[in-house]
Amino acid sequence: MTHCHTTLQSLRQQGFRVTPQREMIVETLAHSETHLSAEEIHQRLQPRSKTLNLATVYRTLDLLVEQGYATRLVGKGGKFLYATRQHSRHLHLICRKCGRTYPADLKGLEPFIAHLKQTYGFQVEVEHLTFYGVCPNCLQST
Amino acid sequence: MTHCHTTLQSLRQQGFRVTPQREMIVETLAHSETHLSAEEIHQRLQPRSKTLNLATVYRTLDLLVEQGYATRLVGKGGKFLYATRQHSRHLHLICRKCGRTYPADLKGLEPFIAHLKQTYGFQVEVEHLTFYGVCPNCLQST
DNA sequence: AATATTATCGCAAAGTTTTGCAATAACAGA
DNA sequence: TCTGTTATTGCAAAACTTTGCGATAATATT
Ligand SMILES: [Mn+2]
Ligand SMILES: [Mn+2]
Ligand SMILES: [Zn+2]
Ligand SMILES: [Zn+2]
Repeated sequence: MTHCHTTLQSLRQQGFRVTPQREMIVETLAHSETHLSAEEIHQRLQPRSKTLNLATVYRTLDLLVEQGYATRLVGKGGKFLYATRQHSRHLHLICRKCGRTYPADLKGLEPFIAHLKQTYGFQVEVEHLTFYGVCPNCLQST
Repeated sequence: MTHCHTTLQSLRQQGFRVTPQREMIVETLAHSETHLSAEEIHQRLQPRSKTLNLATVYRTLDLLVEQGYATRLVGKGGKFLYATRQHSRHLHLICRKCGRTYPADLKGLEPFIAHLKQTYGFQVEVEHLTFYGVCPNCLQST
């Protein structure tokens, strides 16, 4: 059973309706290797559905993020990008200077996450964490 | 010497021009206890300058974030909020369900940040980190 | 103080994301 | 399978953010 099917089933169990639009959007995001913008998802689905509206894409992505099935990150230029949780656990290191995203390992962070849960009762989403900073290239070229 | 003065001086040293608009905006952000949107900053400055343009506020905030003097975060509803680094070091825990922001202590995270620097050469901005997840209230009421 | 250079500004337009509303379709129950 | 309820959709408008361009003003130089 693929990831998109489990997501759709879970949504249905939570009382949300599974529409063709949601199916297409979830599938597209789940099968993508990279982060996608709402516009990109909409374009990729154009051949399959001429009537799918961009607002529906945004609303579905909001739902997925809200329910924890996807993550929203801020790409270069302030545009939002989305990714599924399917995407194996990793850390994003995003450079403030050049905007590039570097994947990194979460190893070593777990104790701190556990501490936050104990101290504040807050359950951190660890699947797609993002840290901002300056990358090796840009550190050098300053 | 207040924080806004040092920021303006540093900007000048970096070759950026210090304009009345930039002075006002930096001052407003530095003196604010809370995170502000571009629109809020613009409104607060309306009495002082009738002609200050919202686009200038956005461009100045972009500059401040790019140069590391401010942080941009995504508020509820997808609107951007800004804060200075003045704002003492802390972690933001933002709840996916209710959108509330909880401040938390960074204590215990330093070793991991150091590890990222060693392993990837990436210098994480630790002044205003944000983790997403689910807050105690919302965990309970599920 | 006057001048030259060019970064920054205001404005208007474009691009991106959210929202209100009436029509539609998903799904629970008969 | 048919019916009723209401969550979801498409569309259009609003809200938010970025960008191009000519005019202006900040800084360096004389
Ligand atoms: Mn990723
Ligand atoms: Mn803060
Ligand atoms: Zn970089
Ligand atoms: Zn919450």
